[in-house]
Amino acid sequence: MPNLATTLAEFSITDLRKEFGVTTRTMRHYEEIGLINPSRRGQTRVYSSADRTRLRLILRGKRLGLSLEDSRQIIDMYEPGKTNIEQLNSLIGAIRQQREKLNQQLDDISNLLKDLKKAEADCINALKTNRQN
Amino acid sequence: MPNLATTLAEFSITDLRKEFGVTTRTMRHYEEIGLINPSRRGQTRVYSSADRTRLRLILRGKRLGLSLEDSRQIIDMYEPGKTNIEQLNSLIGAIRQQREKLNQQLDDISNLLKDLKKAEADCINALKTNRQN
DNA sequence: CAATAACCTTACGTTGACGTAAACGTTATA
DNA sequence: TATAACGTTTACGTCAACGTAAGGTTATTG
Repeated sequence: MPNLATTLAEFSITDLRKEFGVTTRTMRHYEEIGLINPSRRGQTRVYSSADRTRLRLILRGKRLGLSLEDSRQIIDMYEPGKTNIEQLNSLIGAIRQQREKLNQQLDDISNLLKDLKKAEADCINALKTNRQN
Repeated sequence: MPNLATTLAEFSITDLRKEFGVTTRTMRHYEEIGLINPSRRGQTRVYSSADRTRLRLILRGKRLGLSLEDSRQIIDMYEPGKTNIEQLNSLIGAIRQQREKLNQQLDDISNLLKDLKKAEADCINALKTNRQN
């Protein structure tokens, strides 16, 4: 589990935009919907390494096809302070759901990879055949 | 590679909707954008097993976070008749791109699964601790 | 010191992937 | 025979996830 508050560092919006290949609009959007909460120096956003980690997790989620709300849920799992037993149980439920979905994805991916490998082989074969004409 | 024309069978829109848990609107939408092309008996759509397979592939793509356009690309890879060398080469390129993306996903998933396992363990631990109070 | 760059807010626009409603035609069954 | 149950088209609505101006402030640099 990545710790959301590890090193002490500061990043500008441009730093992170360059590092992760997103637009500033995207980063402000994530803030608008409360996914990241950078502090401010005057009006200017100052991102901590915790913020950076959150962004990293959001983008990983996106690569997996998660919605931002899904990612919010998952990221919330990383935060402590869920002392309430009911909350803990519902959290475990959510975690298991996400894990099930991910296992389904693993299955899908391995199947799709198989298909693509075969497709590639077929292509290469067709090229060879073509060359013989 | 699944063959897109295997068994001879017919399905109504409701058959497939029930089997795959989608709405008829969704299926008509896939037809609107040319992802599936069922034949007609009068006005009524008649789906073949090839159509059914295409739907299955589309939905697998969706689970992986692919757009419908991505899925179209991949499904097109399954069709033969790409005799043109240029097409074959561009197809191989596309296949390799998709494979790279999928390998990235595999990596992401295994990391996320690790995180979630740890999160679950932490929760269970917290519950135990709580019980001792 | 002027200009360029980097930051900001507000707000309307866009795209993908359907949802939803209206209005209608066939077929099965009670 | 009427009333579901299934099928159809057309068309506007919606929601997420940003894109894209427009217009303004602050910081740096030639």
